[in-house]
Amino acid sequence: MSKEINKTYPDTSKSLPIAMLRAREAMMLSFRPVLAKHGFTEQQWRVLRVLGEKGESDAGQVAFDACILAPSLSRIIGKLEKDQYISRFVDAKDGRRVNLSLTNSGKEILNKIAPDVELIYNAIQKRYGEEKLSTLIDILCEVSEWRGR
Amino acid sequence: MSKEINKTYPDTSKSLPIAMLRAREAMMLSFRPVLAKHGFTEQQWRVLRVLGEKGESDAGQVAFDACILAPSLSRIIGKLEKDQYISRFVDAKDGRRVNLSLTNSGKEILNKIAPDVELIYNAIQKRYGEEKLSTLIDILCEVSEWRGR
DNA sequence: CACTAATATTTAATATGTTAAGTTTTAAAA
DNA sequence: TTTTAAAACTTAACATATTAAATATTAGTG
Repeated sequence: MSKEINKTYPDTSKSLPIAMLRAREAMMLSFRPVLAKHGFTEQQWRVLRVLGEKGESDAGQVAFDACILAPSLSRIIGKLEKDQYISRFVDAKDGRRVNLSLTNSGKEILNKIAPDVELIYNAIQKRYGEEKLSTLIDILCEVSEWRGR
Repeated sequence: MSKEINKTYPDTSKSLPIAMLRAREAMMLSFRPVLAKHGFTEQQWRVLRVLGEKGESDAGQVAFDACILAPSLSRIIGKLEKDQYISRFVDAKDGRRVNLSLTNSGKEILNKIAPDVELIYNAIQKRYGEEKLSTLIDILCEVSEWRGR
């Protein structure tokens, strides 16, 4: 068997997963320092934002909304709770579920950081145009429906 | 100061970084099991593919091409070298640089796994159409140029 | 009701992500 | 040439990602 590389396989530059990773990383290079300045990671920030939008929500839903796997979320909410940004309490009707919500402290920090994040997002939107970014999000949402084969 | 959430901030569902994360994750859910069956992580796989395309390449370039930060790459190539899939040697002209290349073993496993990965990618392409995915990659590449503000 | 399967979350183990600091080697400046 | 910066990796420390296994609770069955 030949040990040479088969050049008919697509270049990594054409790989969708890598293209998404690159594009995302380019943006996060702008966002992360802003979050870091307030002592949050991007994942912690996603949890705060999701809870800010949904109000009270169970862990499974937050994991889905913030695109974080359950095991990671367990640790993240452990820290956010310790730092008093969120409250965690077992659901009254289903003892398996854990409900989460922002504390006042969590709401405050959310409202404090959000404008800074908005500034960056607006700059991105200005640079590439709403239409193009809207097209991008639409296609991304479609592809997100992909469920194996 | 009000502690209520300001609902004028955009929904997480409209967040580009999250949309990219979701779409990417949807695809990786198909790809990862194939790689895992051969004992590789997605990052290790990206390194193998990049080296397969470029042949010999220095660590910095591989890090860029595979979209992996230098510290992570150091560990990854440490393992890939231990497992004899790649060779690592200091550049003769610049003692700071580390050159990497696939071993025969690395080339073999690359050619063995690539077809399985291709099958999945073809299924995705068939599902969404080349044109749409091509549009997606184009916009992603544009956005990848974003460099702060 | 006892038993089994399914859910929701957490723990554990290993790998990678992220930032900062440390090494070694080159390049540039004084 | 000696000194300083810069460059390319590596290490270290902490946070997250991924998969599997463990826990606890609820739903379904016989």
